[in-house]
Amino acid sequence: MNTGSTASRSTAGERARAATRARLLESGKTLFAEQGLHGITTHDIAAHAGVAAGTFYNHFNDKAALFREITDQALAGLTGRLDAVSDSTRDYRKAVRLQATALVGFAAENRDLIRILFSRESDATVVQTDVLQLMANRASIVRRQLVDERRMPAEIDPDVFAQALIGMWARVVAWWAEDTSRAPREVVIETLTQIQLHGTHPEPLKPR
Amino acid sequence: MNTGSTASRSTAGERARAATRARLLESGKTLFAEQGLHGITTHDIAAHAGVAAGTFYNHFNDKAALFREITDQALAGLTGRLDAVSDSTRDYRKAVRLQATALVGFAAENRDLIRILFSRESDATVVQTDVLQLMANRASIVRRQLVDERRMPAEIDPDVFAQALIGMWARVVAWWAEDTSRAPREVVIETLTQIQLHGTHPEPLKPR
Amino acid sequence: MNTGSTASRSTAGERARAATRARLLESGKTLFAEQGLHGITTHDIAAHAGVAAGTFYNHFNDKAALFREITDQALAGLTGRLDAVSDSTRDYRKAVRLQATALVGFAAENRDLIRILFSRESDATVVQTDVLQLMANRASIVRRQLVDERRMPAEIDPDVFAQALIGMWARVVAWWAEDTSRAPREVVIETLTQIQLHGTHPEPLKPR
Amino acid sequence: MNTGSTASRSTAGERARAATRARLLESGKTLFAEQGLHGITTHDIAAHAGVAAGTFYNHFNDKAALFREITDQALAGLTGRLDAVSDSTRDYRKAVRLQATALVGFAAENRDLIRILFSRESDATVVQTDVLQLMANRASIVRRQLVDERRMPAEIDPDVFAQALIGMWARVVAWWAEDTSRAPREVVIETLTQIQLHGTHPEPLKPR
DNA sequence: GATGAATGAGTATTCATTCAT
DNA sequence: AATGAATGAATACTCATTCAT
Repeated sequence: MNTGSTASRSTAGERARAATRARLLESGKTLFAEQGLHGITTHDIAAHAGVAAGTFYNHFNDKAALFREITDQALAGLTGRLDAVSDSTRDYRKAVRLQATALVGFAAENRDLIRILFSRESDATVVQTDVLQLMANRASIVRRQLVDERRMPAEIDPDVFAQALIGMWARVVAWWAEDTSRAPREVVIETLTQIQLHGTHPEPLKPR
Repeated sequence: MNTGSTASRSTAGERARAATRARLLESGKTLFAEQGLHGITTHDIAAHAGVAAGTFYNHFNDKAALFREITDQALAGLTGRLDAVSDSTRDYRKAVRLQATALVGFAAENRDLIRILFSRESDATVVQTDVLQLMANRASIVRRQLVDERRMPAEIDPDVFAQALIGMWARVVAWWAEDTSRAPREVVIETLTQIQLHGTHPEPLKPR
Repeated sequence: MNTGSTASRSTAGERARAATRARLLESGKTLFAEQGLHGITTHDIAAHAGVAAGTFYNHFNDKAALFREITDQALAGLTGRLDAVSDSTRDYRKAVRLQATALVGFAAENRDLIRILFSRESDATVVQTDVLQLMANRASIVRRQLVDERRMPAEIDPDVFAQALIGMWARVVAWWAEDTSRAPREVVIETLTQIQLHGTHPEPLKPR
Repeated sequence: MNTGSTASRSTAGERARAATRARLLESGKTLFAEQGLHGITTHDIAAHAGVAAGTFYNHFNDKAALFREITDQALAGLTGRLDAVSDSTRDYRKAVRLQATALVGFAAENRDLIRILFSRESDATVVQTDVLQLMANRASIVRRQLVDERRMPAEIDPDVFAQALIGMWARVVAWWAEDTSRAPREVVIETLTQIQLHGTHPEPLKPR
């Protein structure tokens, strides 16, 4: 019983297993982005990953589990990006631009994930956390800050505003991720920033 | 075989046929709104309409044809509403409010259609005319007008702006149609109007 | 709309449906008797019945449902036979012979059902009523009568006796149904009767 | 590579191998008793034995081989017990009681084996030696003896009697082994003995 | 035109078994 | 000898669609 060789053998197996799992995840991302959850079979994913059909189930309980893992990863990546910039400045105008930059950056690097997250099939029965609802909650924080600072006119309802904001983000980013040649990245960032800034007042509103 | 009675029988038959077709359409709207395209079978629709399974195919070529017909009708209804108000005034501020009113009104009266149009399953492979793209084209007209009138800052890209606008509309309206008690109708209208107006300048920008 | 022709059309469809269902049941009996629940696929049954694989599910929810229906029918037939003779006489010796006759008669006419009921696969998770337990309950009635009449020696425990009785019946009948040339029918009846009678006393035991 | 140490290593290896094999057998007994042949996978058995899935096939050709080995062992143990008492006395009444005692004793000590042998799944296609047939052969010996000694009435057919006897034994013992609190062990023994004895005459029948 | 029984291709999932390490 | 990842044939079940009545 050579400990060294035993360990390396074990590690080799683990590495192979992890690699197969990673290939399945990657194939899932690619194919789900193209065809959606219902348009793709587990056989498709296995074939795309270069493994037998049964191998899929050595790594995931079922098709929904793979889909959920992908969306969870996507969500974690996205929120991580946004969190990373949220505390970096107290200047509201800068903060808005940084958020837009982070969002667009994530979209550029994870076009498949964006298409999966913000497109049709993010079925509530499969995806545990509703992506847009989560982003709405994040938008609420922005919204409350604006209300506190009296930068948002009274006629704008906070809940409706949150939905509007995420609808805008999701649509723009999904549209751009489908074909990034539709607009230069900087233009997308700048436009998102400007729209949001113009929707608010540069100076606090005077009390009526 | 009296010719007169044959003619009247034929007319009665046509009426009955049209009624069956209408019931199938109505059932499709209701069920697709609840469960989406993939969650509903042709048997479900036929049963809900009170006809036999085979009858479905006397009226529609396949499931996608019914879905497409529903979305086409929805789209026609929606664009009809928007067209009806688009020429009624030259005051930009009033025009924006009228558009929002028309959109929200349509959503209130056609909650099922809104859920079908703006939710998950409006799969591009099934719905030939992409609803959102059509709305984007409409938004482009607004956008061009704004650009012409120099009411939109240069940093806002027209294409991106169009996507942002329809993303906002679709999300807000779908969110509200799911549960109209989430906000009073007037608040939704007012908020949509305000956001759009604040994204633009009340007076033309001065030339640089 | 001719009521007569409509009715006859409907009846023809119902007849066809009933015939298909009956063929599936019959095929199920034959094949389950040969191979057991696990040894037979729904495709096997459909093919044996001369219908497509999917047709199976137009008539039964799943494989277990067909199996259960068969066993329920078998049980109903068997208990019906036994009930029919149970009240016909108050003479215990005659009653025992009549029961044996009924049991063997049922076995002769329903060899497949006997093999299904008393053989391997009558899985408790599939068959709702445990056949042998049900027969044990029936045997309890006999047993109580015997105890009351003091025809059974004290050393024979009533519960154990009931199990022994049904074990005997089930085994003998299943063995004989597999190949009825193993013994003449009358010999089986007579032997079952004699064993049971000899296990009891012709006259009530004297009080100790 | 010291010859001595090589030899001792080899012996140690053999011991380890035997231990693994024994654990697999033990796990098979436990799990088959609980869930039957079809309800248990080779992975289940390997996991229960604390070895990898592939290890199973280092010791058994396939799942059926393990099952067969278990049933063969069970059968050997049971027949060994019965053989051990069969020659110990020439007193028929004592012999019957000793057989019952041996059978019930085996059941008490090997509840898993009894459940495997006498329950549903002892599929004839898997278990080569049919347990019940073997017991029937043993019963035949008893039967012939009784016939020779004229203690069995002519109406009782020897073959049917043999089936009845083993049906009784198997059912009673399986029923009791499932839950030994259902009756005291002595009561089971006594009842089996009494039933068998009452099926025969204490004194030889008079020639007709 | 309506009916509804039948169809059969499609799909997710299981599991006994193999084999490179 | 043990490992455990991979295999792929097998199988239950679904559902859009057809067609004889």
